[in-house]
Amino acid sequence: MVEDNAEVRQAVKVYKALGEPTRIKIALLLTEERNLCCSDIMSKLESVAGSTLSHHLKQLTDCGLLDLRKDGTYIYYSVNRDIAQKYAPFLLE
Amino acid sequence: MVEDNAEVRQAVKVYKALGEPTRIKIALLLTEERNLCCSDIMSKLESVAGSTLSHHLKQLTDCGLLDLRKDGTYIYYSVNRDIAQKYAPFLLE
DNA sequence: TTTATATTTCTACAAATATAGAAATAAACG
DNA sequence: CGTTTATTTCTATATTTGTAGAAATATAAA
Repeated sequence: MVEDNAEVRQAVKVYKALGEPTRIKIALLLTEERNLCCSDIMSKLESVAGSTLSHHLKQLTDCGLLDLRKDGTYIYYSVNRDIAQKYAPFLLE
Repeated sequence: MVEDNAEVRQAVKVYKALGEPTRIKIALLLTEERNLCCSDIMSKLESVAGSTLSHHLKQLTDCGLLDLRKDGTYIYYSVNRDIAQKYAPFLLE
């Protein structure tokens, strides 16, 4: 039978996060270049409001795909390579 | 820059398909056991209407993750291992 | 302390999605 | 042919989701 364990639930969250054009772009951006902050990402994407980006980044961090590091007013995001490797190594190619 | 090419668009479709509990269960079922038909799958999932299952199977085949083989009235589904390997090898573990 | 910058939360809304019943299609069987 | 079985399409509906403006929070800088 198919199990419904924590691993599968995380997989669903990761795939739900990546199954949206803006969010997969953010993930790809952050595999190319680590430690980008919210406003860096906003300037690299075209026409995305800050509140929208915040919402996307929350989903990507909540599922474990992105790590964050706070430094003053800035929050720097990076791809968690273990999670990416496990669920979506496609990102790392 | 982040490209928006056919590969990334397929990735979004595959991840959108897998980012839903019923569909990831279908994909996991079909990695455990190949060549299940619609009604086999329906009997292995709890309380999913045929029309709903049909809709889910369409998404999973449209993104390339499932292959199908028609035999009379039956349609047998299997996981496309190349696509799974590329985008979500987690399924094959 | 005032001002500017970075990010989040609140609120609202339009669009997308998951769901299933009913009808339609298609193939096999009596 | 008429019936049964397998699957899809149509239609409708409730829920989720992506979006952004405005307000709030937080830190830094002048």
